[in-house]
Amino acid sequence: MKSILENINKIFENRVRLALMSILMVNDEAEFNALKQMLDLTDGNLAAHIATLERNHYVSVRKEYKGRKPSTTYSATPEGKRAFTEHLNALEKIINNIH
Amino acid sequence: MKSILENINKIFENRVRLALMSILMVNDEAEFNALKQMLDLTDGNLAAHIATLERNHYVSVRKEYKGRKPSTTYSATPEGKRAFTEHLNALEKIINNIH
DNA sequence: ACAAAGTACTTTGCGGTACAAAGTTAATAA
DNA sequence: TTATTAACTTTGTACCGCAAAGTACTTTGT
Repeated sequence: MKSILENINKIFENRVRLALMSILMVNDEAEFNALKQMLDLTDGNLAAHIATLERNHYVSVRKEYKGRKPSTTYSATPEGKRAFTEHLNALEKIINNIH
Repeated sequence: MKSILENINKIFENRVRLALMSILMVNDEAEFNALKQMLDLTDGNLAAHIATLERNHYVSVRKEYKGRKPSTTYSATPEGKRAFTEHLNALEKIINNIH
């Protein structure tokens, strides 16, 4: 009966990464500074959480110049989308179990 | 726009405590050993997580003798149920935002 | 030419968390 | 009396989250 925890993804237990992924599910891409402002994070903190998502291949990065300014854009990978969906399904089960 | 994280309860970010609360929402009470087996935890680990929930007044404890054996039974407090429901609502919002 | 500011990090350091394993207390059973 | 069970508490280790400071590179302002 530890099925309650099955499919709950450790990576997404953290609220910041949960938020990042949910933003990147709805928006195809998002820039570093936009995410930073949306979630009110220090840049170091944001960079660290993104790095965790990258390490797990849940997020991909694109670096470019927008005008004359460097810009880093993040996207959820197909693998990231799959993993996150599975996580949400696990949460949904818990919710349905109770409501 | 950090509303994504609003109402996400830090206490329930942890998978074990999430599971404990979801069990105690569905079952009025649960015994120490039952929870331990359900979630496949060491007793120290279970005790620690329950202690966290107790400290926050989300769970109450009842100690008694069942036959001749001591038995500790846990329940979600009204406050705990309220807090957990709010947390699930926050998760539900995230899910609905995406589906 | 030089200083200041912006972008996107990385590093540092601290306090907190998660966990297993071992130790503890108190009662019951053999 | 020794062992067992229940429910913890303590200990020790490893990891995590975060702010703040430092870094590298570029652009903008004077």
